[in-house]
Amino acid sequence: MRIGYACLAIAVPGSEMKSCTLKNASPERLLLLIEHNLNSLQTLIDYNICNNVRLFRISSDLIPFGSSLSAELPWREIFSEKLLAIGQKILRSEMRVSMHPGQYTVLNSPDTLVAERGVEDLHYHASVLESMGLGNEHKIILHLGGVYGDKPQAISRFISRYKDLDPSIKKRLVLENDDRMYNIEDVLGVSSAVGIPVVYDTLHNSVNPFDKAVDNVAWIKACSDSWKKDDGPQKIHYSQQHQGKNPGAHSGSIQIAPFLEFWQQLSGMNIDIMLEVKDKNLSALKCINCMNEMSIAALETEWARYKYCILERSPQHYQKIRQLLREKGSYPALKMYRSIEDSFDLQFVPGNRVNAAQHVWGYFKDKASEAERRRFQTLLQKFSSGEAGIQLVKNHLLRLAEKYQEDYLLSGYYFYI
DNA sequence: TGACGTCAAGATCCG
DNA sequence: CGGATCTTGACGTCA
Repeated sequence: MRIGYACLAIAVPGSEMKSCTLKNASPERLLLLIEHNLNSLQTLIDYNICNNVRLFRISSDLIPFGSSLSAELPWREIFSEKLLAIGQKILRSEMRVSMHPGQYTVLNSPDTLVAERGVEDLHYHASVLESMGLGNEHKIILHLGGVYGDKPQAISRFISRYKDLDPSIKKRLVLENDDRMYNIEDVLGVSSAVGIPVVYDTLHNSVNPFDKAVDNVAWIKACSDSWKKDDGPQKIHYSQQHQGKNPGAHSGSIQIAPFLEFWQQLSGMNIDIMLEVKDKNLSALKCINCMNEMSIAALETEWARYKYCILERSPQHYQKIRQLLREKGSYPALKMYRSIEDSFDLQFVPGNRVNAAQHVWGYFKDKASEAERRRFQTLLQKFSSGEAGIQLVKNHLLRLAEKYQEDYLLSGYYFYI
């Protein structure tokens, strides 16, 4: 049972993906971007290993214009060492990775040019995983595509295009139910016709169900046979509805209580769960730390990252969590994360935000220049009087943290949420 | 033709 | 001029 997150991480310095627009894309520029992004990916993989994350989706933006412009570039050869080194880290840590072309990669389009571009895109994704030396269990997740007014025909077009795919793509391809056109029953039908594993997406199913009376666990069991031995363990996508947004919109964070309830229903099954959520690694670590009894040190590390976020929301919750962590023999993961969630539901009190900003300023007050001190005071004053948002203050503090290399602050969440 | 979703680049505005 | 904020880009389908 592995838990993972998609594509990018919050508060992991040096892990950002870069890109450019089509009109600025020269071969030289693309190669520089690719090199940068591979270094970022390595940073992310290292972060995952250190934080017990063993499931991860690699961003399709790794190679900008990977299926078009960059397909002409010899990036696999130029960066072969780096690619293999990343692959080795993944394999040695027993991490499982995947890739997920977006909703715009459509294999079953009536427009053959669109479908051909889709195939090119799948080639690109497969070649990333191949270049790292990763086996078939490192999957590429795809949606069925459009309907075009005739679902059976659209499905049969998918099937015939699938059959023509290169084996290097086929061996990795996995189908997912989507939130609009193809429900889980549709996808299972295609799966049994051509033998593709199925990723069941819980939120997509709740938005676009085949049968509301069939619950998540039943669908997960229904999908399990589509995973053959060399596909690796069955995978699913789990996310929660963003309250107040469109049905299907991912929540900002995974609420731990409903997640644990869901997870407990899966006991005895070996399932990898990809979380789709805005706060990415934060929710993944939350779930991982609550599912397994780690050392209390793991919670202290988490607390160190959250503390100024909590302080600016609620000094009461801040104190309460500090108390929790004083019990050295205990493992109060659930209580800690519940408290964190509770504090995030509160309305901000400006005085608390000022207080937290001053705590963070404490890291710089002895080394900052006079100009930096004045700027901090001015920005804080402007925030207090309502002339400026808190992000101006935070950004100034972030610049200082970068300048004076306060890694402790940089790997905390305060600047980013 | 806009909405959908996603993220950062690029453009523009501001002091 | 640097930094903050707004707009665009890149993809395809559907209403």
